[in-house]
Amino acid sequence: MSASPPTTRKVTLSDIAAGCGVSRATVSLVLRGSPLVNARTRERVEAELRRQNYVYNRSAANLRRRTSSSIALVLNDLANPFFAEFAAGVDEALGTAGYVTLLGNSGESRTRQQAVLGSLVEHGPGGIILSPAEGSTAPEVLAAVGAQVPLLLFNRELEEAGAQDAHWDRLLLDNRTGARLATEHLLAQGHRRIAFFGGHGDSSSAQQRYAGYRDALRAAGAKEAAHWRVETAPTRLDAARQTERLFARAPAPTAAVCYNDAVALGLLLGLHQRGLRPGRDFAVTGFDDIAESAFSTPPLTTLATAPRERGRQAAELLLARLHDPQAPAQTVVAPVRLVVRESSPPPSDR
Amino acid sequence: MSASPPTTRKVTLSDIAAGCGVSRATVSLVLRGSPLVNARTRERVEAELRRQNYVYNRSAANLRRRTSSSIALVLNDLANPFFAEFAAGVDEALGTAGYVTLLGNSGESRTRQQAVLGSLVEHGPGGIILSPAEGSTAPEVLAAVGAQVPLLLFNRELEEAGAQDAHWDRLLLDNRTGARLATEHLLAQGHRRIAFFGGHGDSSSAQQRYAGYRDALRAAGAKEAAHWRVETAPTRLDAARQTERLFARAPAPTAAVCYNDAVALGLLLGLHQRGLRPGRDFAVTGFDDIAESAFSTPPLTTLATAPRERGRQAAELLLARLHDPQAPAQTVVAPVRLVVRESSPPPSDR
DNA sequence: CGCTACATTTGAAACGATCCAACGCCGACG
DNA sequence: CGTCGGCGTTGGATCGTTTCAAATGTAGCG
Repeated sequence: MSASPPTTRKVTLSDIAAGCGVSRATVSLVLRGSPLVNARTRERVEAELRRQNYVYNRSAANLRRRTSSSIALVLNDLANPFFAEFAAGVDEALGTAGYVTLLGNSGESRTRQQAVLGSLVEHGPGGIILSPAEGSTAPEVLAAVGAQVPLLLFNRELEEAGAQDAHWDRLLLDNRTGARLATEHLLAQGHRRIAFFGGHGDSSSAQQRYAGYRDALRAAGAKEAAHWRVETAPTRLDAARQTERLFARAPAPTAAVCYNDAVALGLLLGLHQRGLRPGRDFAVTGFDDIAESAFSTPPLTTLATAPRERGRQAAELLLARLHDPQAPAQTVVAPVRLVVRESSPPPSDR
Repeated sequence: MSASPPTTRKVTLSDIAAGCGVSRATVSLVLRGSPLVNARTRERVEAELRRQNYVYNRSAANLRRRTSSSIALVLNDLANPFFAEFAAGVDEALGTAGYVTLLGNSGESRTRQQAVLGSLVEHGPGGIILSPAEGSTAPEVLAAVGAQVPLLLFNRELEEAGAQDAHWDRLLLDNRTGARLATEHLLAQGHRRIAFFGGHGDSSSAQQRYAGYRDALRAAGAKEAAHWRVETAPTRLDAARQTERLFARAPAPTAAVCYNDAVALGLLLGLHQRGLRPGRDFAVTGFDDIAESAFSTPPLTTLATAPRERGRQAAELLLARLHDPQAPAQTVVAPVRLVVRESSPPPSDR
């Protein structure tokens, strides 16, 4: 038998063709399952494919066909379990549709995001799913991706969008309704002095959640106090640190709607440190329902966003757009579901 | 001015060349920063590139140059924060080296892993970083990736490896030493009845950690009891459920080395439910140092594995391999670091 | 037997970039 | 005046696949 040459070249269509005495065209037809080829020929070719251990070169095919079989996924924080779940959902749905995921992580850095987008676009993805870094503007994103490749925005809006927002689709969470539900739940429990805790005022999701909170308060005729709106970084650590600001002035709140679960978990910690017992002396709600929230002490009342399902949905929206590039841009607002656990009891001082 | 045609074609090298009256070859030279081209020509070409909003087609270039600018990353559980961090580290290092990450998630399913590997390989990645699904065998993985493309195994070994293990590099965690350190820490705290809790006996990492635990016990002359080795699924929920088995027979342990943090957190929960106060009546250690462990009640003594750093390291090992394909296969065992927190006090019954 | 119809197969031109050998030009040198 | 060397530039082949018009072969039919 012939020894394989020192540098094992990749085996191509031509090798197969030569190996069983047909033309490249025929082999190509076999590969693509065309009904044109004779059954016997097909078998010979398929045997040869196996024998030579052929692997299809999809890039070459994509080049010729002017198609793409990849989708870029660019996230603002892959290390965050919420986005990790989302990515898993995206990859799952793309995989079953025969696409491959090009991953990029901006880590909330706009400049890194630009670099990542630029580099991914050079690989010619069929579309892009982007959860933008905080503060990203429409012009900069459009400059990086161009107007040609379909873009699906997840989770956040772009700033300075102007009239350009017709150029992309959006999948957003129903932040406003979610925060309203949480607030209504606390109101129903009997709370009247309810704070809104955490998040940055200039992030669109924080604004929306804050708006939902105010909707509920206003509808119930409840008041707000200025020191009941405390901004923090959306991290556990900063939330724990800022806890005291809720109690800086009287009257102190008896409950808090938190920007997200990380902040809520931090608040639990901060309350503990002040000698308060969250779930008994003080009610707390979160947002996201990260895995941890079911196991915290006390387990956290929060809003489930089903990130994996969102990921699948995002992928499907984008694939639908690839299928019909001319359809008008759409915005889908995904519902969120209130999950009541033990962190949101009625007020204790009644 | 000329209206753009209805279907806006992608702009190519030839468009640029035609647009400023040079040949494609010259434009290519400009793109690749060759010193051969005249400064004035270069400027004209660069202006035209900007004017037409050219974007480089890296796949075409890769086809011609027989190179690759992507690396496949296939994980057994992307939704797990440990692997999400790892992925972020990989992507970061690959990105700065000019590579793009092709993501795949097997979700611990071997068949899905085979499908994912197959599909990714068709895109011609320069190499593969694989954290295999549990139970993956060397033959099946080799069949999917072929022997041509460099493979780096992370976190787990392949089964039925035989002599083939010379074909890939490995980056592993020092499981054995880590578990030994945890056990030694508990011994130093004065514990003598120490359990090993959680994990599946047939997973290589569980075996290694169990071995480290036994190393420490034996060195200290401490005994093991059969019911102190409790197997669980590596999840919080199952760990909580199985807690009682630790106390099924006397003598009960006063401390437990857990397979990982998820299991340890579940054990904390299970202990609570039995009326025990972990961190006071019972000592617990974990493994991984996931974000949550610093904030649990009590904060968890555990082994930090620095997943993001591991991700960067994996990427760099693979890139080094690309650079020198002939170098002998290497195995790197990454150290882990004991982080002592409040979950591992001395025994209370002394 | 000549002709059409049909079933297969194929040659060659793409896709968008790279690369190499060759070319034109110009001043210098013998 | 002829030719040599360098500098910039370029034509055309090439990477591995697809595609389409055209070629080939085979059979049926009048």
